[in-house]
Amino acid sequence: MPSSNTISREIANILRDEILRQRYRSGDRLPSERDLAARFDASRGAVREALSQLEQLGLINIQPGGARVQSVNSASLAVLGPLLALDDHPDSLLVDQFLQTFSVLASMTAKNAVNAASPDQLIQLKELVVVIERHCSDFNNFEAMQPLWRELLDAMSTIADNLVVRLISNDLKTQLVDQMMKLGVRPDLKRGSIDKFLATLKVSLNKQDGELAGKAMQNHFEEIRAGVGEAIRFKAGSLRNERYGAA
Amino acid sequence: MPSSNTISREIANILRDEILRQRYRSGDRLPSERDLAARFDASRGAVREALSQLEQLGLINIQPGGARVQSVNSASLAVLGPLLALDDHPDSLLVDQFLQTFSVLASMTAKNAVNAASPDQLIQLKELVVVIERHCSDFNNFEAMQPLWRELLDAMSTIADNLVVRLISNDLKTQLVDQMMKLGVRPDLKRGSIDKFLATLKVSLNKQDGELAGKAMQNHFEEIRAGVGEAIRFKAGSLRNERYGAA
DNA sequence: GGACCAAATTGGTCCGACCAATTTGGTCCG
DNA sequence: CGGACCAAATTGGTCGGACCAATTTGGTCC
Repeated sequence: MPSSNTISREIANILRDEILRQRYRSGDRLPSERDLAARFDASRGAVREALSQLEQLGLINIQPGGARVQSVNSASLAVLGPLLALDDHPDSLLVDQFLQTFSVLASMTAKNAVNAASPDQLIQLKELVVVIERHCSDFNNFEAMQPLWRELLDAMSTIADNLVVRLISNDLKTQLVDQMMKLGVRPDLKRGSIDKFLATLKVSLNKQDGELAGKAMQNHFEEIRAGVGEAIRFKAGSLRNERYGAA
Repeated sequence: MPSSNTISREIANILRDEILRQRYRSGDRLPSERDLAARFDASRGAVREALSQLEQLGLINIQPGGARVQSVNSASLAVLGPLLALDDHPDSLLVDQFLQTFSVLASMTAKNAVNAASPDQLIQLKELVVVIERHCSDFNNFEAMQPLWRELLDAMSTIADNLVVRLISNDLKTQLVDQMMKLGVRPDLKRGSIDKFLATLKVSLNKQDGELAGKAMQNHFEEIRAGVGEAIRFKAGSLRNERYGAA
């Protein structure tokens, strides 16, 4: 979404990743703007724009005398995407934490959405669930299903209309799910579990029982979480084998 | 925390608030960098740094041909603080959404913290609770209590050690709580309710029952939420009276 | 009314310069 | 040897002017 390939963005991205990779550690002083400009063969202005962005991310603290690297723990949520995208072996702990967090937020959203939905919106949600059910039984293609799931979550998010959650999602959603799919990490969910989730969701929609919808969502994410954990451990294992095998 | 009073930051802050106040609406084209430079009597470089920050916030989209304002709904979480700090009459809906969101995250944190705590950490948490209990019975001074509550939450957050939640908190915590206190919005909590919460918390710590701690935290925030809603409505009422009275 | 083209506008980048604050390094004194 | 102190070098903050490529704009022509 940040779109254009400006030099300042490139510099910012490179430095961001280097900081996240701990090439510069917390408390370290970044090279001077003039040195960075020389390193990237760019003007000081471009470097300053890049640093300006990194400061907005909470990754560095610019002060007369030098820019200092800050702890990742004190950065903005927007670094999470880049942080997970660093390597081709996703940090399983971080992914787990993300899923757990996303789980409670999605659960809350589902609950509020179902409770607050108008009759029309309830119908809309039901139709979405039906579509997903059909495509799900046709073929278990995770990639193809993804847009539908996202559509359902988006619809719920729109109905629940919680700006805070929406902003959080902005900094998470796209980057992470896409990233995980790119890495080929996908949970191996039992068909029965998905069906059960969808069924419960339909019941909650029919009874307009937000509490039930929230519970169902939470359970569903709990299973995704377990599945993803499994998938990552497996992938890590095969990666290790590849590397050791090549060496 | 962004510290220094640079011109570019000032410009960024002014433009940010103007965008959040809808002086520039979503889709609108921002004045050109040269015009903005003239308006703020600054150099183009300073303006560019400011715009660079606003783009990082997700508030604008810079492209050759002009910078366009984006919907607040698609911005970064970091705009929430400034958004709530805009006026002296906090948006009750937004505050409510924030508290609800914070509630589920705090609940999750409490649950995980209690479950994952080492014996030493359990003792530490218990001591914190005891301290709070004492100060709470001495005098019901909300402002004075605030640091203690925050210490407790911080301790739990550290123990739970969920980076995602931590990053979210970075973009929320300080700004919002401080802001609400500055505006004199404080919930009118029943003494009994707080005592009950602390008691339940102690039980959960003794039994190392994370589930219980999470429940207690959720209940507590539910009451805060109700209390804050009340306080804001009251404040809005008196504000309205002041204004109408003066006119 | 729509297609088309040229001029004006706009963002992206660079260079060189100056100031104020910090950092640095050396000196001097106890 | 160690600490206080001072001057020079470094660093960030800001400015002005300049050039390019891409977009936008406005008028012309069919």
